Amino acid sequence: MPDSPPPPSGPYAPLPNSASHAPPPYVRRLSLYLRMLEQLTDKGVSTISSKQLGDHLGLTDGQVRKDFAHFGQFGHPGVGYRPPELMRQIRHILGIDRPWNVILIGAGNLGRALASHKGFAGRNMHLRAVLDSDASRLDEEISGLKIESIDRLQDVVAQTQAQLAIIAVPAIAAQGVCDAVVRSGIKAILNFAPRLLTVPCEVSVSNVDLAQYLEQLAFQLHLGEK
Amino acid sequence: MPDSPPPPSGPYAPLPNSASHAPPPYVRRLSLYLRMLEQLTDKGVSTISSKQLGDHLGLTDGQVRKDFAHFGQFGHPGVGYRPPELMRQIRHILGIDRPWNVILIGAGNLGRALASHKGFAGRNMHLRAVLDSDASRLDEEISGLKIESIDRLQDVVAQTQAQLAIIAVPAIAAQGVCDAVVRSGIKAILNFAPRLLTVPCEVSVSNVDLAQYLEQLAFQLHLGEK
DNA sequence: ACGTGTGAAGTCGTTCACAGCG
DNA sequence: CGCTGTGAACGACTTCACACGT
Repeated sequence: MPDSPPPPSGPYAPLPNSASHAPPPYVRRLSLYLRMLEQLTDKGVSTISSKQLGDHLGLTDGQVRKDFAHFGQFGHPGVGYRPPELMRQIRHILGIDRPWNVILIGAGNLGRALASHKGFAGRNMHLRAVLDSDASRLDEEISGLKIESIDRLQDVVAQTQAQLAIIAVPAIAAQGVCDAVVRSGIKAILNFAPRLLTVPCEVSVSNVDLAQYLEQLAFQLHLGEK
Repeated sequence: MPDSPPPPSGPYAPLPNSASHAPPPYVRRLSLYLRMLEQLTDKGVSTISSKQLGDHLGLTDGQVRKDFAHFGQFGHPGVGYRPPELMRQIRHILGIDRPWNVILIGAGNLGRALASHKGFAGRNMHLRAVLDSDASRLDEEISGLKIESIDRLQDVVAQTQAQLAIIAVPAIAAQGVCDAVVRSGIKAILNFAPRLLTVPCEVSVSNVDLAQYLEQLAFQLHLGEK
């Protein structure tokens, strides 16, 4: 099932100034709260206290309140927080109350898995194109999108108005692809290649390194053993 | 190409006591240093200063030295650090100088992509089994491993001596699978399902939520705009 | 001279405890 | 009375600056 029609980019509602200098941990936890609120809403919860929310996530009630209070007043004294309202606020702060256009580079195993991932749309993330360097894969279809040549990157970015790129190519190719993506004007990259990318400081990169997660877990086990 | 023969579990070299109460940020950065050192080694670098290493990773030289110093004395005054030596030390601290056995649950698109991911072996992470609940997928082969029924979880964990589990099942099934994994005695879980898992406190969980990464990047863009 | 290891100072984030509102 | 919002106290991580080793 293809995405909804491509959204125009343009002016959107502004953010409370507080968001500009929000501590990174606060912003990271907003995503966490949002996910948990979605799950609680599925269960039919209509009101939730900072204590309850915190218990589910391993945080103290005070911390939950501090996090929200930094961005505004979203709660109701004596009552708690109302999930629909709170979720709307969080989505607004994170900037996902408006659509974002995403392109995917790399149509290997991982790329295909990412392309077919449900759940991007629910966060207003819309996959607009899939690119690959392997000529034998061109014109194949992945979740409704024809695979395009990596050489067409500039055109594709212009046509799709993409703001985010996902890199899912082999490690050896990652930096080259990254450089091309940066040249295309994209300012945010999600990198799945097991390689640390070098980018100009105005570009945001998030590295998802699978081995790294296992490593960190191994360390935990390692400690717990003695 | 299948993994090397299953390693025995048993006693391994101990960790400096300092590692037990290491600040979590220090431990996370060890993985980062390791990845960067691998890349630098590929380029033939034989010695590196805290300044150079920090510049590559966006950290100050002081911080790099503090991080390493917490775990021991790995540097050479007037010279810098020697990558092979330093990497050996980091691998030891993280506990990846010994093999770990991993099982994968979920043989969908993402599961297959993860199973075929090169680069686990280089971190001493060895995939020993793939399980799925879909009967139609049983006995299929994924990177040399026959898919087993999820019902055989307990047996598989016992036979493979698995210490880590990767969950790559649909969101709706994730908590159920997680509970079964916990019952099997596994103490570390890497979760790719877009769902926050509830586990007993002695179990470590790491959630890799794809939408969450895009969200955080969207926030960065959102800010940079105005 | 160059670069590490390290206490001391500073900054940032978390916890606490309570005032105030529903 | 329950629960939020918030300043003040606390603790944790980072930065700084310098002594020491090569």
